[in-house]
Amino acid sequence: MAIVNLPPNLPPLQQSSSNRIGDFEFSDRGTLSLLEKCHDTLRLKQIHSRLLRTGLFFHTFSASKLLTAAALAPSANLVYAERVFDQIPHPNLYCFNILIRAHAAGLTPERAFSLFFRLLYHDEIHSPNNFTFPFLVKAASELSAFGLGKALHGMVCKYGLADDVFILNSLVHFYASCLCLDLAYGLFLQIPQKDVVSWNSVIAAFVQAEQPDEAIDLFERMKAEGVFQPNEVTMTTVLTACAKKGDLEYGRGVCEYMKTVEVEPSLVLSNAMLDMYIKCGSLEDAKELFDKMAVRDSFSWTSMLDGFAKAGKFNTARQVFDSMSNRDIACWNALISAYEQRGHPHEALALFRELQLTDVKPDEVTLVSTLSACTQLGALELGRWIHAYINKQNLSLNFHLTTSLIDMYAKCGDLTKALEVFHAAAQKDVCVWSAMIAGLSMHGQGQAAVDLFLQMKEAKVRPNAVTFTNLLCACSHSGLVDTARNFFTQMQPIYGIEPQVQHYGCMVDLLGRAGLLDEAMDLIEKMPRSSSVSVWAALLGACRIHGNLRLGELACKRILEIEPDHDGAYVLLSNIYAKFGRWEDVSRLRKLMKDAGVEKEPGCSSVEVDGVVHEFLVGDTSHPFSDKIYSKLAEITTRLKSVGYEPDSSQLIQDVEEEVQEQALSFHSEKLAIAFGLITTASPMPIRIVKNLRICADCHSAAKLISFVYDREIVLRDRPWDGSSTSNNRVESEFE
DNA sequence: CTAGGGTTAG
Repeated sequence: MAIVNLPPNLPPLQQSSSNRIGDFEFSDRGTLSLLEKCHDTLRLKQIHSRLLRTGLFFHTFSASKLLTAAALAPSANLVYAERVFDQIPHPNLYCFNILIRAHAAGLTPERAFSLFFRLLYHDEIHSPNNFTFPFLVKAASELSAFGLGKALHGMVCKYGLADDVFILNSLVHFYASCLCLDLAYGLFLQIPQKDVVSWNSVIAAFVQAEQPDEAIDLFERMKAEGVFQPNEVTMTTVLTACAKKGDLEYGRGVCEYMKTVEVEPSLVLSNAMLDMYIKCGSLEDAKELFDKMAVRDSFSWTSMLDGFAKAGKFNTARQVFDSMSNRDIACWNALISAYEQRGHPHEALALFRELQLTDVKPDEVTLVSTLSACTQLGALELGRWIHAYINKQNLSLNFHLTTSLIDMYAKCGDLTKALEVFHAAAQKDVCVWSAMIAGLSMHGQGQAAVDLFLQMKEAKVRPNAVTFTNLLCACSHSGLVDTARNFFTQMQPIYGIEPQVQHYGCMVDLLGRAGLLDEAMDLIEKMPRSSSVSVWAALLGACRIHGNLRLGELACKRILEIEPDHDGAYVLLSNIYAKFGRWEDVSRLRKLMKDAGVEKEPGCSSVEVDGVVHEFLVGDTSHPFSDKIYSKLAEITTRLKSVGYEPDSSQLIQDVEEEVQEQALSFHSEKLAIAFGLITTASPMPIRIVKNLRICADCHSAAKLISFVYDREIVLRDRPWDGSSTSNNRVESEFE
């Protein structure tokens, strides 16, 4: 029998095994057994050619062996597997199933269906069997193709396979992956002979649907019925539920329970335990477990890294990160997102730049986090760059990315671009709509925001609590009092959303701005749960605008009862006193503040020039251009005065000489940033400022005048009334 | 000779 001719430059087939090509016995059986050990396409092709020469390929059984090896090898080349399949003279159902399975698990699940249609119209086979359906259903899950899965379910019934527990379990998983929890649960109840996988599937369905309580209830029911012993997968799923719930006590109980039922903690299970401990806030438990683990993989390391980073222990997190040998995108994301979410956007961007020097590719999670960091900094240039990068890499704009882009453009002051992204989005979920409503709102286009909400209704997208926060906020900024009252009263009865603190806050803000302070106060008293700082802060803000001392004092008192070191409350009340010229109260408040050890958070404004973010504090002289900035400021003051500008001293929190007052006001951080912007950029480039605190009324009016006098567009973003941070879910800040 | 359920980052 002839020896297979290996090209001379190829390495030997299996260096370490006894089946080396040299001493291999080329019986038919040997060739087939060789297939099982063969994982790369080149080797398979050699065996393929041998099978053709010996004629063995024309026995469907042997050919199907080759097909299996080609289709199911890790990192399988499905193009080759398809070619093998096409050459098989009489492929049987097994061959179809194998290739359908491979496609379902691969990168192109839709091909599983092309193959399925070939099967249905095949001359000899026609009918799928009990093996075919789980693969197809898996492919439908991967594609989140509800219609396809539903049709498969129908076919399952027609083929009389509706009591096959394997198929039904896969359908439970499918309905859950399409977020049809009711269908998934209903089907589970109908499974005649449930097994442990049925339970695991339905528990996982509730976990995926963010209903961990129900998942845990089901687990308890499973235990109580006592028919099936929970296995490793059950425990992994239940631990995920504990993690989502943040219930450390129950999670610990689950870990104890695992010992009693002798479920051995595998690597996956240990990782789930680690994740549970981290998510429930016990770094100690996590560390203890991590140290005990005999085997750790990138999941384990990333969980620990995530734990340290989320706890704000960035040095330790960075040490873990640096000590990891194989950094996949997940661990980069863990660190970047922690930086971004815990108020270190500069560090997040620095790490993103570091990532770009490696050959690890950013994914959509990376870009969402990075965009959010840009948003926080007002770094529009970098944000634009990331948008271009997404297009260049042909990354699909999913809901998360679309939302982040809209949020970034809107908050960085480019409403036109935000609208462009919004309208270009083929699919829009509730987050995308809500972000756009917030975007219009923060640019003062309240009526447009309301109109968009109505369009959203027409598009049959269900609003959530965030949508309403943004909508009410929009009404507030545009003074649409009646509209807001209507939406607010409709929330529960029509949309089934119980108004929460932030909705009351919006309403108080809205009524307060409109001067309806008593109605605002009524609303606060009618709140079902005890009022919060944010609601009183909204009222206090309104009291400052309308100079209501009595309610202002009350609001300040309430705020300090809940949060004694709330610097904003002191400052706002002090502004009201200053408005009335009651400087003795201003200094009394100042002393009170000092005695209570409360410090005013320093105001900080930033402006992006040529992709670099420059930051300024009040009276800051640290910038290299400092001299130029201050002479520009002097010039600005002169020019403003010539058009009738008068500094507004009620914005100060201490009584000082008039001249010093003016100076103190003119050195506010936002003015420094504007001056710097005027020096370093030219018309028609807009100047975009981001301020960490609420902008003061003096800077607000000054900025408007500067914009007019210097004929420059100035976009100024400041902090919203409730101090909420900027994030995708809470896009509620505003421009003024 | 084939099958279903599980762990990280938003």
